[in-house]
Amino acid sequence: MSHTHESTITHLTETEIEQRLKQHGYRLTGPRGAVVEAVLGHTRPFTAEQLVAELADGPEAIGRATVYRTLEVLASVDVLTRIVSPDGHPSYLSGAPGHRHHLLCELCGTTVTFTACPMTDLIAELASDTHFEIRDHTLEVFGICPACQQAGRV
Amino acid sequence: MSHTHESTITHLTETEIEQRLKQHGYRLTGPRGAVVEAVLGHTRPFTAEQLVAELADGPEAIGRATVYRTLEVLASVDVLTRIVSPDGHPSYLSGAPGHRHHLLCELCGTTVTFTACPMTDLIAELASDTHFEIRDHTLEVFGICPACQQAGRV
DNA sequence: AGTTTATTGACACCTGGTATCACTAGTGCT
DNA sequence: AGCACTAGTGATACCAGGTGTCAATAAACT
Repeated sequence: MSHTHESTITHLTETEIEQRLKQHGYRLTGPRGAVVEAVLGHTRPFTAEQLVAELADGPEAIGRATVYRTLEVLASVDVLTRIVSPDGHPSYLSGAPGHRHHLLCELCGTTVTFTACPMTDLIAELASDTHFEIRDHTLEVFGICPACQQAGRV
Repeated sequence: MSHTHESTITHLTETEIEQRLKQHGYRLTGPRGAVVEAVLGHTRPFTAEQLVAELADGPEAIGRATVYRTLEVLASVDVLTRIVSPDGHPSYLSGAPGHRHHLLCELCGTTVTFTACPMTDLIAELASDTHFEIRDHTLEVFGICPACQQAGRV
């Protein structure tokens, strides 16, 4: 059996998310609902601009600023995780952050979330060697998923 | 004794760097020399825009595009490493990449390079669990260095 | 010296994201 | 239900960081 503890992303429903927003003192508005719905429509990582585009077409025509603000809110409420790829482009994943890392397919975006973090020992060691107070780390893994390998998209 | 194998960054001289550029088929131009010199002046991480600003003042007035292009060239020739912080802002470190990771002070930029990478086992495990072909990973550590802690800048 | 080709830099442009601010609409109160 | 209060909205302008274009320039090779 594996030690990676792959985790299925806990899939929240729209109402659960809206509950959570309320609990944190956020209002439940039309535009916000539309953003939540759009976010739930994605199982793969998406960028803020993608969402802006989708929602600009939609019936409600949500503004750019609102989309960005809502993404921030959703991330702060643990409905979304924001990750940054090595080339510096941020994208969002639905699912709570917490201590989690991701394995992403560079071609199709398929994402596997895992909770095993090999950093604990290293961090302790670095801290005792350097006397840094360690606060954060990045760790994301990139590769090609089996489907893309088979499809010869490599 | 530590297992982190902290490494001093191999400091190349200007001529060594220019040798290396030549070996890779790049020409040795005035502006390029100026960028190299400016890069060597930094022991801490710096951004492309910082360098642009520095060099705009200088006697030679190097253009923005040239600075960006040269940084790319220097990174491709292993004179610089480009790292991206969790907030998505890229910066450059002088020193070859290779398999290296960094511990950066969030306040003053002091950087410790280490070669111990705890990823090897995890990668093998992830690969066998998911059948991804793993190609890349990010791993950078952030914290507060002892000097900044003492200075109470925390 | 002359030719070739990489390199330069001014400039316009682009993308992703943020600040402003008058307006709108949830929410709680009565 | 009506009202007041404040969070939230979105148009717009703006910003930073970075890229594409292209005529002019300068290495390098003969």
